[in-house]
Amino acid sequence: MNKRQPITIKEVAEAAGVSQMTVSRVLNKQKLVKESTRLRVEAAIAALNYRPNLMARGLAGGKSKLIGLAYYNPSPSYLSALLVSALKQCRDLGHHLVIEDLSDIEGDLDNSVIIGRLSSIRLDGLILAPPLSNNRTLLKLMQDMGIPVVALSYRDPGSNHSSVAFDDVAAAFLMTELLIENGHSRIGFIRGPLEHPSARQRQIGYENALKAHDIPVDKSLIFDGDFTFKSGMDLANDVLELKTPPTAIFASNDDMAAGVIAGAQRRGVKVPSELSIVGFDDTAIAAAIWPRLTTVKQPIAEMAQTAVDMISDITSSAWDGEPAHVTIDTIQIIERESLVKRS
Amino acid sequence: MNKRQPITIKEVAEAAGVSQMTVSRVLNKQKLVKESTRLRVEAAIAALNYRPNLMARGLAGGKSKLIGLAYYNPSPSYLSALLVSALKQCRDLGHHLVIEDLSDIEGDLDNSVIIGRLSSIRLDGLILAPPLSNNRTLLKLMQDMGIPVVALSYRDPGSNHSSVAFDDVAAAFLMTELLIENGHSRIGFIRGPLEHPSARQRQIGYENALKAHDIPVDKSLIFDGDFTFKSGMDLANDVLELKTPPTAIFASNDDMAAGVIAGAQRRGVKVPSELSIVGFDDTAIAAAIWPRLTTVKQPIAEMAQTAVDMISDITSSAWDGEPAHVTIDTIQIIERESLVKRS
DNA sequence: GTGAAAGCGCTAACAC
DNA sequence: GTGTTAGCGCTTTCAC
Repeated sequence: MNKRQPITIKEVAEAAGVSQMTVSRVLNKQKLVKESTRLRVEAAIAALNYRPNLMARGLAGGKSKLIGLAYYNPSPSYLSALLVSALKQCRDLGHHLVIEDLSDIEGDLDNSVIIGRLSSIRLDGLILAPPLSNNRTLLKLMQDMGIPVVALSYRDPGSNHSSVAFDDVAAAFLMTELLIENGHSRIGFIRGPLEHPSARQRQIGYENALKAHDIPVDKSLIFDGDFTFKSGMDLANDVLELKTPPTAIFASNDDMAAGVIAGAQRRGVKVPSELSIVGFDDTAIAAAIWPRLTTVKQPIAEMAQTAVDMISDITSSAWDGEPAHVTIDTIQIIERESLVKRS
Repeated sequence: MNKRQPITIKEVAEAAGVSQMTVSRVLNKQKLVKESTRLRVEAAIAALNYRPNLMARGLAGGKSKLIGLAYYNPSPSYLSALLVSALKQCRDLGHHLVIEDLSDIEGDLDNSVIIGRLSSIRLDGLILAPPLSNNRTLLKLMQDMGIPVVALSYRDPGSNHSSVAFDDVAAAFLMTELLIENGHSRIGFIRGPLEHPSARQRQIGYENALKAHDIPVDKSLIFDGDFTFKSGMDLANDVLELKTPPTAIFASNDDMAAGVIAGAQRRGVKVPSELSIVGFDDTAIAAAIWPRLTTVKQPIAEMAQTAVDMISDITSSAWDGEPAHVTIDTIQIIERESLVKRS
C-alpha cells in the first residue's frame, strides 16, 4: 500500500481509450484536440488522480519548471519579502522555486561547486538578487549555459539579460525632500556597500535633492554602512560624536536605520525628538521597532513577481530572445513615527 | 555558441574509452571501479566539463536530489535562519532545496493545488516547519505518496515519520528561573498560538519553574499572542493596564518580545529598568532592537542541518524504514540588556 | 485530430 | 571490474 507506483500517462491513456500523445496534448493545453476527447481524457486524469512526473517532462521536453533564486547576504526581511512573492507567483504559474544561497562562496565563483550545481539542475531561469545582479562572472556563466537570467534592481547597460528595477534615485530624492520639508537641513546619509548598484543610486538621489534645495552636500555627513543592522548601530556613534550632529539621518535601508535608532537610544539620544531617522525598503523590521520607521516602500513583491513572470514567458512562448527591462515606477513613502518636524 | 548542447555521459564514456555504466559508477562513487580507470574517467569528466543531468538521473534512478521545505507563516528571521542552514547542508550533500510556502492555502489542503505540486515534483523528502509539523492531513498525504518527512520541533507520539526537536519545556524552565534569580516573581507570560506544539511546551516550562520556586501560577499574567511582533505590541497594553503589572515578561518568541518592548516604550515605560522582557529563539531581531533581548537560543541551524542529513540518509543508504527522532539538547540562554535585576 | 515510433540522459539488473 | 540491455515517463517528429 505504501509507496505504490504513481499513475503514469500510459494508464491514463488506456483508461480514456486514447494514445499517450493525446493525453500529453491535453496536459499541455494544446488546441488540436477535439472537445469530446479532451473531456474524456480529463475525466480519466481526475479519476485516476494522475500527476505528471516533472523529471520525465524535463528530460523529454527540456523544460524543468524549476526557477532558481540566487542571493548573497540579504537581510532576513528583504529575503522573506522576495520569497513570499516569488513563491506565490511560481505556484500560480506552475513552477517551483529552487534557492541558491551564494553568501559564503569562497574563492573564485568560476571554480566553485556552485557552477556544477547550477548546470546540473537545468533551471528554466535564474533570478539574481542584488548584489548578484551585477556580478559579471555569474552572468557570463549563465549565458554560457543558456539559462535565462532576470536581474533584480539593476539594469546593466550593455547586457543581454532581462531586468526588473526600481527608480532608486527618484525614491531617495523624494525621501530627502520630505526630510527637508520637515525643516531638516543637516541631514546625514548612510550609504550601502558600493557593490550594490542601488547604494550609489540612493546617494545620488539624496545629493540631488539637497542641491535642488540649495543645501550644500557635506561629505562629513555621509557615512559608509554595509546594509546590516550592526553597521547602523556602530555608525550612530560616529554620527553623534560630530561637533554639530545632523538633526536627521537617512539610512539607505531599513536594517541600518533600525541600527541607528538602537545606537542613538543606547546613548540616551531620543528618537525622533532629538534625532529623526528614516530608512529605505519598508521591510518587516521597519514596523517592528519603536519608533516605527518612516521609510521608502521598495516594491520588492512586484519586482519578484515580475521576474517570475518574465522567466515563465521566456520558457513557455516562442521567445524572441530579446531581453526585457521593466522599471516599477510607483514610489511610495510610508510615514510613521521616526521622523518629526524639526523643533 | 549560445545554448550549446550540454555534454552527456555518452561523450564522457567515449572520451575515456569506457562504457556509460563505468562513468555512471564513478559519478555515484561506487567502489567497484579500478583505480586507474576511475582516474581516466575523472580526467575525461574534467576535460569535457561534464555535468550530470539531474532530470535524467531522477527519472532513471528514482532520486531527484530535491528536498522540500514547507512552512506556514514563519517569522522572517526564523525562516531566514532555517534557510541558511538547510541550504548549506543541501549544498554540502549535493541536494537542492525547493521551497513550498503554504501560508495562504485556502480551504481543504486535500483539494488544494499544493498536492498536485508536491506529487508532481518527486521530492526525495520534505521538511516540515512548525506548525506544519503536526498537520495530520499533510503528513498523511506525504505518507501516501511515499515521501519521507522530517518534522521540526514536534515529535508525534504515534507517528511513523522522523523528527528533530528541542526541549522547549526545559528551555522555558531555565529562562523562567533566570528571571526568578534576578528577583522577579510577578512574571508575565505571552503564549504562542496553540497550533504550535512548542507554544504549550514553553508554557509548561514557565509554570513548572514558577511552581519549583513556590510562586503561584497567576492565570491573569498569561496572555495569548500569535508569535507576531504586532501581537506583542498590542499585548503590552493589556499587560501594563493591569492594576499590578508584572515586573518582567517572558514572551514565547523574539518577535513578540520585541513587540512588547516597542509597546512599552510607546507608552513611556522604560525597558528594562521598569519592565524586563525576555524572548525565545535568538533570531536576528533579538539583537536588532534596543535594548537587545535576553533570550533562549533555539538551535534552528542544528535542527535544519539534522533534518537535511536525515533525508539524505534515507535517500542514499538502504534505509530500514524506521523513523529517527533526534532531540537537540544544548540549551543556551543569551544574556543581553533587556533583563535586569529587580530594583 | 490522432497515433506510432524514437528518443531525452541516465541507472537498475543482469551478464561476462 | 566492466559492459550490455532495458527501461524510467514523457515529448518530439512525423505519419495517417
